[in-house]
Amino acid sequence: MDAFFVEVERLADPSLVGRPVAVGGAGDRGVVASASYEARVHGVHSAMPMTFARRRCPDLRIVAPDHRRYAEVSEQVFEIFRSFTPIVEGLSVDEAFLDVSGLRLLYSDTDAIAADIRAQIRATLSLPASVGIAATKFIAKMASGRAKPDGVLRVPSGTETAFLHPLPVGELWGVGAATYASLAQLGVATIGDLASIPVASLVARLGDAMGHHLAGLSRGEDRRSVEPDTKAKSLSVEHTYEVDITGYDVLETEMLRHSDRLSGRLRRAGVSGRTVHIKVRFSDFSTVTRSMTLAGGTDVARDIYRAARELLTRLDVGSRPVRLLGVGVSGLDEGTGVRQLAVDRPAKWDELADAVADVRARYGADSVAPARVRGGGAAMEPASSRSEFASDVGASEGDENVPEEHRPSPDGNS
DNA sequence: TCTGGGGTCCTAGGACCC
DNA sequence: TCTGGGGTCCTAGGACCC
Repeated sequence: MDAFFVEVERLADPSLVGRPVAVGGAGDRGVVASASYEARVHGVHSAMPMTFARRRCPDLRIVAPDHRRYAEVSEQVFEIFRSFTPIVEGLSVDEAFLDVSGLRLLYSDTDAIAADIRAQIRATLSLPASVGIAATKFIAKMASGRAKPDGVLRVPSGTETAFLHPLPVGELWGVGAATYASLAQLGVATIGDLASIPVASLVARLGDAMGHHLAGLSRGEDRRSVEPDTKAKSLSVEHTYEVDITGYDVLETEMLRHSDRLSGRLRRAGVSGRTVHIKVRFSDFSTVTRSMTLAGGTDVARDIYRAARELLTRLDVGSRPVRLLGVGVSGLDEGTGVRQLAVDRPAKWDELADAVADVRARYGADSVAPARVRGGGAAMEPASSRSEFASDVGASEGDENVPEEHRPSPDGNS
C-alpha cells in the first residue's frame, strides 16, 4: 500500500487530499510514521523526527496515528488478497507476498492479475496500491518499491541482474545504514559492485549469514517461498515519554501499566509467552535490555509485571532519567484452550484476568485498571467502581502481606 | 534535526549435557 | 593432570524492516 496511514486518514478527512501530510507523533519526541508524496517532495520521510519534518515543510499537516483503524483496513486489504490466492504472506500491516502461480490458467499474464488486484482495492477501499511482479520474493519486493506510487513493475525471469546491478546498494532489501557504511569501505556503491566482491570478503566483513545472504541477493538468487500463516514470535509494549521519568516508584507503575496492556494483547491473540523482556532507554539514548525465562508461559498481567519488576532491579537504574520503557514476551505458545498454570499461580488469577477482559469488552478498555495505574483516580470515582485487582497487583511488597479478604476474588467487584 | 512502536533475525558467550 | 566434539538453551546487544 502507498503511504498507507496517510491514505487511510484521507478517507476520513478529505481536506488532507493533495496536501503535504505526515502521520505520527506531534510532540517534541514524535517521528514521522507515514508521509504523503506531497510531503516527500519537501524531503519529509518516515522515521524522521517530526520537529525536523515541520521545519522542512512548514505547511505540513500532522495527524496522530490511529493504529486500530489501520489494522481494520489492513484486514480488508488482506481479505482481497486471499480472494485471489490462499498463499498470502503478510510482511507488515500494509504489504504482503502473494504466490499467484495457481492463477496461471485463469489469467492471460501476471500483469492482468496485478491490475485486477489493484482495481479491487481501489473499488472497495478507495486506496492506492503498488505491485511488484517477479519469480522471487526479494525481486518482487524491490520491484514494488520502484513501482510506487500507484504503479506496477514486472521484472521478467532472466532479467533480474539487469534490473538489480545498476541500483545503489542502499536500495537492497536488508542493507541499512550500518551495512551500507561497511560496504562503502569495500568500495561498493551499486548492487553490481556487490556482485563482483568475493563471498569470502563479504563474510569476513559482515558475518556468516549476512555475507552469504547479500552475495546471493546481488546475483538475484532467493530461494525463499511464500509462507502463509506465519505465527508471531514475540509481543511487546513500549512507550517514549514526552518528559523523562525518574525513580523506581514511577518506573514500576509504568511497568504495571505496560504489563496490563501486554496481557490484554496476549489474551486476545490466544497465546502465552515464557520469556519476559524489559527495555530501558536513558536520556542519552543508550538502551539496555534484560530478560528472564519463566518455568511456564503466561498471559497474566501480574506474572509479567512481577518478572519485569525483578528485571528492573537487576538493571540498577537508580535515579537515572528514562525516556523509554518497554516490556515484551517471546517464546510464544499457542494457548490450547487449557491454560498451563505456572507453579506459583493459583487459578483465580486466570479467572480474574478473564473477568477484567469481560468488563473491558463491555465497558471499554479504560473501564478497569490497576489502582496503582489509576493514580489519584480514587477521588473521581465511586469506590465501588474501582478494581480490587489493583491494590494487590500494584503492591511492591508482594501478596504475602495482603490479608486474604483484600485479595481479588473472581466473583467480586472485579 | 535528535531520534516511535512493533516486529524479525543474527551473533557471541556461557551454562549445561552427553 | 589437562583435556574432545557436539548439541541445546539462555541472555544481551545490534542490524534491519515498515
